[in-house]
Amino acid sequence: MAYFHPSRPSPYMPQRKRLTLKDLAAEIDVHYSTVSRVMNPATRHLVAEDVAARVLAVAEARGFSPNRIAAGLRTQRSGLIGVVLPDIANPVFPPILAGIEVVLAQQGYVPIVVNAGSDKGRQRFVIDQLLGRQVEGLVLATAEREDPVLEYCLARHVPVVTVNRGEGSGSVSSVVSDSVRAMQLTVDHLMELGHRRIGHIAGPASLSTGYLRREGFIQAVRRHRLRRADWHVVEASSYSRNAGRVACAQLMTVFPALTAIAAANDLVAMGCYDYLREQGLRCPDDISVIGHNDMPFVDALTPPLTTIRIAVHEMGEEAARLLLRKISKPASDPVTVQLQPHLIVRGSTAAPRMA
Amino acid sequence: MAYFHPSRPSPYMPQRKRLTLKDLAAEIDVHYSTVSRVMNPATRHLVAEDVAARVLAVAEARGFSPNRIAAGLRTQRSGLIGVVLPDIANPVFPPILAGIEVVLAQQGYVPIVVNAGSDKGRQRFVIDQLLGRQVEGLVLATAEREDPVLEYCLARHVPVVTVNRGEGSGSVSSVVSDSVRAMQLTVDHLMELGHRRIGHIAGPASLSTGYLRREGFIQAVRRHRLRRADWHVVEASSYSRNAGRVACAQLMTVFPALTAIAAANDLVAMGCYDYLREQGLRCPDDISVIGHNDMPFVDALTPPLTTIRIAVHEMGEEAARLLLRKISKPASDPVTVQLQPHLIVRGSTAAPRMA
DNA sequence: CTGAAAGCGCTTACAG
DNA sequence: CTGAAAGCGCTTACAG
Repeated sequence: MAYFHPSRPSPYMPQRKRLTLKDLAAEIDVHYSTVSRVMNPATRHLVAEDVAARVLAVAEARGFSPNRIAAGLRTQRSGLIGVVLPDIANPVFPPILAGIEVVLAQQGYVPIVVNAGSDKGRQRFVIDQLLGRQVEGLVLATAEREDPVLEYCLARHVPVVTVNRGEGSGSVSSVVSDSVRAMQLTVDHLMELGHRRIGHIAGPASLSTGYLRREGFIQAVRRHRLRRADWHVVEASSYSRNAGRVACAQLMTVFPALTAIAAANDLVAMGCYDYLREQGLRCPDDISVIGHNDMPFVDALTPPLTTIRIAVHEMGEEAARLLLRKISKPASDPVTVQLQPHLIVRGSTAAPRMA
Repeated sequence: MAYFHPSRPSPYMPQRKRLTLKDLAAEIDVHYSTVSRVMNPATRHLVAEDVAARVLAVAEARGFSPNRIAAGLRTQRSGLIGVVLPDIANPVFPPILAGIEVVLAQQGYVPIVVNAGSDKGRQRFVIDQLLGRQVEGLVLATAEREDPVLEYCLARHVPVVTVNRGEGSGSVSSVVSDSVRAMQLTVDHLMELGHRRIGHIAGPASLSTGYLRREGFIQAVRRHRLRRADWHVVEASSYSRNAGRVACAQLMTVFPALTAIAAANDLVAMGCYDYLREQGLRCPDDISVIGHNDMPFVDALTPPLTTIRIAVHEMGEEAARLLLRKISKPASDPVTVQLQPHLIVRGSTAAPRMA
């Protein structure tokens, strides 16, 4: 296993040497510990007002700000949080990230974001790097229902929270959107429009979202007393447009009588659009399609996609809050926060054609 | 001005105390400087092979990795790069970020990403935070043609590179897509289809992209010898869908005879779609529209958007490379790297209706 | 090849 | 209210 090491110190001066407490202290003719006390608002009151004012003035003039790394070494708090993403190009993540960042910034923390893909070995490697950089906690958007990486973090006693996706054991805090409720909304909407033969393209069952949306779908169709022959589930190999296209083809083959498709997410729904268009079928005239997530710009598709809006920004905020709480109270129990999803009705769902 | 300070040390143990060189050394019964030499591949050869092997084995078993923060303090290299984004929700940035991260990771660096909006004061604040955290350099995606923040960075001798957007002075390295060339491609394409009355919705002139795409447009229509009455430019107030809609309305009012619109980016082009639809006009039948950037999923719009693809991921990679070079050779001159854009013809452009 | 020592820039008990 | 000192966890000249 490879550890990272800083390369040997550079033979040049990378930039004008940054000012230190000592430099400033020399200039003002006080001890540098006094400067330190002034620079920190929490200890500023320990210093005489006029001295503090002088220090502040010089600091401002010289553009001095204390070295947080050195401070972190001393205080054992880096102020760094690691954020591990499976794929930052997936449009769900940027707003989650933005939410995380806002809350962290309020507490003087800053995120280190890494794109780790979905390989567990790589994720673990990346987490080791992050730990080597003394992150105080981790937000994982990569969680699976059974996740060795999560266990690894637990074993190392790193504060962790999972975002968007949950895990099975209940031993780590999670912030997720309520998938079961979302599928209830989805199926209710479709039934209300008059659909009685409904297909679901599920996400991977290894992910909580894939698993729970499927469970929610099944619960919902049962609650509506649909006969077993009148609903069907097919699993997409991944949350992608192409996997959605493939799964849609499969679903239509095994269940040609369906009039509506509930897709596990918007990317999958876009794959359905692709397949239907290829087949010369029209949405919603021939088949209704409903997505999940309300990704940016799905309202600009033709037809505009009916979908489930999840509270992405809040999800990030809440995850950051939970993590910060865990960091300050390590004994606190893991909690799962479920955010409420909303149905957004647009043009891709309509009453089924009369048979 | 507020500086951030770590809060007082927590009264609890945030997690099982992390191992240090000394802990490990005690366990193996060697001096901790020996462990240090072994942990760093570059100095490992200084240690006897059998000792090194023993150290490595124990390190592996105990999951030890050295504290990069402490090392950074000693070596004066944090291994941190600040990345300042105007808005991470804009789909151009995630792939740029991914490109940056890949190259940084190869050199053992890690990015700290901050969403700074477009307010210059806030950007400066955020940069101060980043400098306090000892970032070794900055990638700015927030540059304007005349940018006080850039001057601030220059004055502080921080290695900086600008990505996606350039600046006017030529005193900092930039990686951008060739906007002038892109507009040449755009106008060529439209002319080839037979359009002879073309409008351009420009981006804000304060941004290099807005300015240069407009310049490129004007050069291109002149090269094609379009008379002054046969082209027109309107400036959108921002790179957004709504600003595009508003600007489109304005353009169509002042230049109702146009048959094609070259939009400064895809968001603006989507705003054109919105406006045309409102007016009952059809694209491309009544009006052709061409975008810029080739954002994800614009191929799924109706009609699929003809646009200019820019090399986003490479832009990020190249920016990181340039910055790393500047860090290792501070005296190196600023360079501007222009990446070549490509025309992607889809369904939103067609021959104009015969008048 | 290995150890002992100095020092990176801070914070914070401890004196005075 | 201010200073002097110790120490956070490393790296690396310097001895031996």
